[in-house]
Amino acid sequence: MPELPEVETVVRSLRPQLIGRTILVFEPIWPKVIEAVLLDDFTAAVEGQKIKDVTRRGKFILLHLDSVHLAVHLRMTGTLFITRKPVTDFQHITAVFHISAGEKLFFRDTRKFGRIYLYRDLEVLDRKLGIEPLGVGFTTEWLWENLRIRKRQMKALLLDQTFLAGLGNIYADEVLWRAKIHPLKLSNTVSSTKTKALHEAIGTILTDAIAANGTTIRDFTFQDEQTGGFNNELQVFQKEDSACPRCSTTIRKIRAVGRGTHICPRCQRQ
DNA sequence: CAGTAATCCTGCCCGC
DNA sequence: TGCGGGCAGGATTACT
Ligand SMILES: [Zn+2]
Repeated sequence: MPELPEVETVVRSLRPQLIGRTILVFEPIWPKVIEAVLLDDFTAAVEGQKIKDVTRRGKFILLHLDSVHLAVHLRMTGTLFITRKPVTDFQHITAVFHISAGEKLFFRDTRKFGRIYLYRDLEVLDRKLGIEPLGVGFTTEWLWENLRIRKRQMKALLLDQTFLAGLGNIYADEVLWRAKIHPLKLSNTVSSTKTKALHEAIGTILTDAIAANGTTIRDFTFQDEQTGGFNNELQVFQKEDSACPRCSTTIRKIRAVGRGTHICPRCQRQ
């Protein structure tokens, strides 16, 4: 499940390989990969355009072209990669960008939830997304004020991309455990001490995960099948039935906010 | 406003 | 062994 650290890892890997290249041909293997734009319009808008930069916003990979922007969302099982090796199994390839210098950029996605969006004005996407957790505006004060004025279950709020852009199921569980907050705790009842701890947890865990090239739970790879190194540093995610690293209580897997959720029942009280 | 559930899609796990 | 049913999961949408 690519979240902010995994997407950042992909962007850092692709940026030097893509900047300055031109998209020659767009090949939609599975046309529904294009969202909210007619395929012909998409193809016409993209072909012949030069890639000026590759950046990240939330969990989106942004390809900045001459006159439009592409936003790629990997969802659960998507991977975006360049390879010179011949690809023979196209069962899970949803799109191919043929770029200059004979290279090909592949979008592979077993679950087919991933999408490519076209934006003429990036502001439209930017407005929909919440604050960047590693941006300068994300402070303890900002978090305190914004938890206080809402009455939301904490895990739901952390997963809400219009509130905070970038966390998914793995890192939401990890930061809540680190800050000792129960996932169903209402945001307006979180103490200032725990708000401070949560802010610290988000910054530290995301930064460490990026440094480790992310977490590979299932399909996540970058740069020719390399996997993330943060798996070894997970404390609670998929650790049900093992001991809490902090207090040795057995980690439990519960259902919260409609998703599998891992908690220490002792460290994280409601 | 907040929460729940259906939707999309397919590999995988479980039970018989 | 093989088959079928059901589940998981990010984001959006429709309800309550
Ligand atoms: Zn504990």
